[in-house]
Amino acid sequence: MPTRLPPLATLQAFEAAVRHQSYTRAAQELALTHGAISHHVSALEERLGLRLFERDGNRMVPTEHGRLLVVKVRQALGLLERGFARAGRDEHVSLAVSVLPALASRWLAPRLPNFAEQHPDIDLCLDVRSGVADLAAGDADAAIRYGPGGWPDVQQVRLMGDELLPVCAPHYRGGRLPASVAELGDCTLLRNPWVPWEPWLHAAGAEWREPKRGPVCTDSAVLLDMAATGLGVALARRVFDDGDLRSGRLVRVLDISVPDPSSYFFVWRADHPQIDAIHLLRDWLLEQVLPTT
Amino acid sequence: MPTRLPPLATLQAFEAAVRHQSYTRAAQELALTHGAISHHVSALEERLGLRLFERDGNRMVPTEHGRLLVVKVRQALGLLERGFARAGRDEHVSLAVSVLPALASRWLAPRLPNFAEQHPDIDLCLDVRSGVADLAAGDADAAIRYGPGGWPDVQQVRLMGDELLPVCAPHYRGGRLPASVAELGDCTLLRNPWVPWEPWLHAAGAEWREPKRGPVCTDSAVLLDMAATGLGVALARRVFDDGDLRSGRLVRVLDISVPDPSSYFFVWRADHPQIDAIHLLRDWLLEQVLPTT
DNA sequence: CGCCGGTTGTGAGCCGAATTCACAACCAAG
DNA sequence: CTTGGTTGTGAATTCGGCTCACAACCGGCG
Repeated sequence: MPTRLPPLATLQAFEAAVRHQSYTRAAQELALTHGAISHHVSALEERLGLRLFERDGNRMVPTEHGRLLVVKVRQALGLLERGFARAGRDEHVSLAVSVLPALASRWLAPRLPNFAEQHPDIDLCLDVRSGVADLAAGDADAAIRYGPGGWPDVQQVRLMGDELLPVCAPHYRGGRLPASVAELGDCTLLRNPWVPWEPWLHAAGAEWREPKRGPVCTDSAVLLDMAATGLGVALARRVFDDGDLRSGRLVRVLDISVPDPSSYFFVWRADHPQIDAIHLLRDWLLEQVLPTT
Repeated sequence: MPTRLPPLATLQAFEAAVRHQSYTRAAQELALTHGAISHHVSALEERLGLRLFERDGNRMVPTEHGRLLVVKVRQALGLLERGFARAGRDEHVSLAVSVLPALASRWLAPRLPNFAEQHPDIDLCLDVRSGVADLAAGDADAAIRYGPGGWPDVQQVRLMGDELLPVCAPHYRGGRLPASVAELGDCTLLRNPWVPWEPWLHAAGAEWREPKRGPVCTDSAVLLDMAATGLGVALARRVFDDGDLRSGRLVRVLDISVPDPSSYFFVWRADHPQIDAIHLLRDWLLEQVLPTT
């Protein structure tokens, strides 16, 4: 399996040849003879089983295959050149990212090692807060926000939507878990003011409304902890309760779920001085989220 | 100039060594001896003047520099491997992009050759229309929209904001161009229903309001053509009149400009089957726009 | 047409670099 | 301390890239 890749010199020769549309000029640039370029290109063509150039008079014009290939080659060479030019200088970048507590602990934290590995030159500083960080004021360099989207003055992409479903501790009420929506009315509904029960109750066909009293917590993770102690039934998002469901700390109640009308968004400002790092973070987040869509 | 890059075999050896944290295992993977790996790594270290590995017992653990470097190397190698694996198969992708007429002709069209060169595997199909394409209905794969942002159910990034400033033909009114806001009141104001004069008039301190009569055109490019014929004064966006101003076909009137409250946005759907190509298009658009911010 | 300055294709041979080999040094664990 | 593992290193070998020289080809021009 070793080196099924052509040598670098070959790639550089190919790239220069495409750029100049001429072997001799490419050879001049690389301080070689035209013969070297010719050998390189024919070696490449033989290896791929494809013609990469066609003669047009005394110009060498790349074929379709050649044009497709040279893009990747150029990107790779550029990456290497930049990588080696910068090697030695440590150009660490620090990004302050505002994140909601629940998402930070249950979703982001376990994935951070992966980020650190893929982007060792970016130090993330998680600014965990319940409120909304004002990016314009410099509260943070970027943020993950929860809501309907459409914030003014910032760039934004939706990271993930979710489903809402009720969960509680398996030993809640001595194990006599509610089996119907009506029974659920006798339970303590744990509430998060940002995640109302209304849409779910409506979808489940409940004839009663969300109670105005009882335990309230503004943080979803803590709300789940409360549910796990047997305090009541919480309306949970999949992202957060996945681990708890698997470990048996929590169980689903009834099998009705509704799409969460709110989503998580990554937001940033286009004029940020370290926009490159922010884009890398954005793309990484989108990758993490890809399976979920 | 030539090959200031280390040979590919060296990079592969380095990468494998980082991955295995062991020269001998890296050597096994590449079907080489440990000596080869050792030589490769020390050649790299000497070339860079940096230590890339440190011994930890009988493990070789990469230094900070090593970890930073290996990221670029991995990306580059990955790019090449994928590039060469796919070479030959033509995996062309076609994207239908809905664009407003003015933007398509004055801004996007002249940049398309650049896109074609950078992404020869993506065929753009410009769906030029004045209305809003419904991405969910499959009207297009992505779109560039003009407005305040915050559309539901789509991903979006702001491409560019702009300034609004009045322009007219240099020979308008026989060359007696309006020199004050009051004088502008005697001129014919060409109107685009999507780009009201109000904010500009307000900023300029006009004591009169936008006329309800006179020429109207829903397309900014055509509106500028109308102004160029001497029909009246148009409220133009920089993106569009730049060329006209340089060529002298149009001149600025008064030197007051206001930020355009609307912007151009690139919008797409995260669940699109060709999301990779869409991301490439998005990133390319953002690059085009970078100087403008 | 036929020459000329330009290009690319090709095979032989040279030279340098990548790899191996063999041995020394070192480490961790028994 | 020995044993089985690792890495460092210099010399020998092998392999591949490059040049060189010549043939083939193209476009233009007299």
